[in-house]
Amino acid sequence: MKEATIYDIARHLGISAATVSRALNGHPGINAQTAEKVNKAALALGYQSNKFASSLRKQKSNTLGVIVPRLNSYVMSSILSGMERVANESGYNLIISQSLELERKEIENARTMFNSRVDALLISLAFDTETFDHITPFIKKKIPVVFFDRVLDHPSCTSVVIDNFKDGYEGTKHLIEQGCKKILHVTGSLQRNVYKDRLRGFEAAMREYHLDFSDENVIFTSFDNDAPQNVMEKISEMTTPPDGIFFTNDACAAGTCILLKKAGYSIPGDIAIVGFNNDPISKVVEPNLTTIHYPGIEMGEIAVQTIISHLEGNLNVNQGSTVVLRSELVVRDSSRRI
Amino acid sequence: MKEATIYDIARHLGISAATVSRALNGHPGINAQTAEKVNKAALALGYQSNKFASSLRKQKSNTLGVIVPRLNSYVMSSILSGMERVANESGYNLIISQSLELERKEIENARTMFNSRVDALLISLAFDTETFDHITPFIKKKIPVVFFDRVLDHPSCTSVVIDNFKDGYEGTKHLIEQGCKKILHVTGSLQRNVYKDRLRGFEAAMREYHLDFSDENVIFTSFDNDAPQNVMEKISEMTTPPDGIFFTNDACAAGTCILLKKAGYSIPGDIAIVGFNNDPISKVVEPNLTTIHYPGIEMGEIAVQTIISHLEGNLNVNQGSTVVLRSELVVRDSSRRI
DNA sequence: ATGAAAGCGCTAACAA
DNA sequence: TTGTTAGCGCTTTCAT
Repeated sequence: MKEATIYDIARHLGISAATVSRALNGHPGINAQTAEKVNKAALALGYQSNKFASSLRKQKSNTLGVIVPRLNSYVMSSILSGMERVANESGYNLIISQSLELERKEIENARTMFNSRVDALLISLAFDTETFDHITPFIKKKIPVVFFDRVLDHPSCTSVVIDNFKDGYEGTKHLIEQGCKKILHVTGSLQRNVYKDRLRGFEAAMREYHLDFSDENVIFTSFDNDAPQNVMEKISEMTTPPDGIFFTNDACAAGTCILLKKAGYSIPGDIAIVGFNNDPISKVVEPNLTTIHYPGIEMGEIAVQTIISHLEGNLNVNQGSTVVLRSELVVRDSSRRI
Repeated sequence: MKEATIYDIARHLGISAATVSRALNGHPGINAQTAEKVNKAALALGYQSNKFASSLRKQKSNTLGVIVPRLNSYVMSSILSGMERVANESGYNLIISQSLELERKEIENARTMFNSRVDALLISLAFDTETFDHITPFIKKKIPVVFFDRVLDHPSCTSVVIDNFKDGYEGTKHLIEQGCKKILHVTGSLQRNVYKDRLRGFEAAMREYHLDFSDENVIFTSFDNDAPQNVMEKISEMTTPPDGIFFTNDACAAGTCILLKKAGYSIPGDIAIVGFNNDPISKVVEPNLTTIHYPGIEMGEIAVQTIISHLEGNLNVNQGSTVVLRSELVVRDSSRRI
């Protein structure tokens, strides 16, 4: 059975294909009755618009490309969920791919997105991405690019982020206020703003309160499954253990928390702990984790809204601007000493 | 700047567009030197193949459509991660959309996928989906459909699942072996095989061991955020509390576990608990949750592999067949009494 | 091994 | 308000 085309509808009704096309697309200046007839006929013939033809003609795919480090993390899947909801509502499709934290794969994915002619690109960078070259083709071709979460400062790209410096600062300040003197910061690649800025916030708070701050205070990890184990080893190598730890990831914080308790530390008594993300896991581990609430769903929604309003010409957000979402400290028992 | 097309390359080299197209696609029977020249010129001109034109002509999009209930759940994001990896490796794009557990939205999404001319559809059903009508168009048009996780038995669709009956049976049997007599089963919509089969397994074990089984033993929930609270209320309304609970979802199990402890129950002493999925949360809640390991990533990989080999004509898997992945009971402290 | 030519289905500029 | 017409860029049949 051949697919019905607008020509079939046109022939069927004795009108032109152009009129059919216009009617189907709700063009203004088309006779209401004609429109009605066309829609009926379309239904009767089981007509389905051919996106390829339309995209080829319009040079527009109604598809947004999304590149994330991983699909299956709490924050990322929340962001994607928000993105999908808004995109779907606005009639856009989402092509999603993951870099698995590898620059190599991120570059490859970007190329695929480019070839797939996505109308816009939404991207959160891999751990080790250094180059910007894979983004340049989009900019050159004026395809809007929005960075979210793990961003890069570029004059022609919008970013959607939280205030990582503030959060790093506040989490640390909170620990200090609870009486911690020797605080550890467990974080990811400084290549990425999220970790770099949180560390800057950490340092700022430490210095403000005249506490020792040096490389010794920072542990780097890739947040894989062995991360808690590795953190424990580093701690046991220290002459005096810390009395506070600020993790930039709840899952790692929770895992380490369990190991610390097993090793005989009381939490928050001996070591107070702060995590990051407000992952559901933070409300399950005992004691419940003090953490920074990360507005993932919202971030996804805003990122897509921004890019769509850009695509549709409502330039209420300038290129190169940054949207900073509200994030905040949620105090729970893992750090409450007073 | 205009995009370079195969015509530009053709003109540039004084050959025909047809030859360029063939060279670019690695057609057999093209002069090796010609091919080389073409590839060089393509690179030099910054040529990017136009997928719309190609898809329009070939009636094939190299895109797989995926519909899931939600993007942001542990199992689903794991499955999607596996799918993306394999699809990406094989040169396919993934268009992902979520039904948010609504049949209405699932139908809408299916239509979008259909119009987007996906080469195949991968779908896991919403809580309340009853109709099959939104799938029929794909079958009629011979677009392969693979169901995963929440499936539907249909002669022309492949399914990828775990043995939910077995898991329901084994989880229950385990509780019985630990001495439980009055066991509750907390589960989702019986519309869906995953819950229906687990319940059947539950019932089978209960009957096998001559324990009371009736509607009283089953609590239904949509597994939203209030689920643990609701379960607690149901329990407190009971004249005698249960001594074992089998949840078909770890997050809900963990949440309820916390509430139970707060209410003074000892776990597993008073109430033994088994969850489902082997969500990371199961290793954090105290006591650690006995659960059923769900091979999410693997399921995603297999589902996409199956569909791609189907698309490429390697029909090593028959239509209508079912792939059952290995899942298994993981015993931890939440149920260990002996 | 290569070329000529037709057409996939749609949209938009222009004309009426 | 509607129709005519010319492509969008690619693949493929048929011919050479």
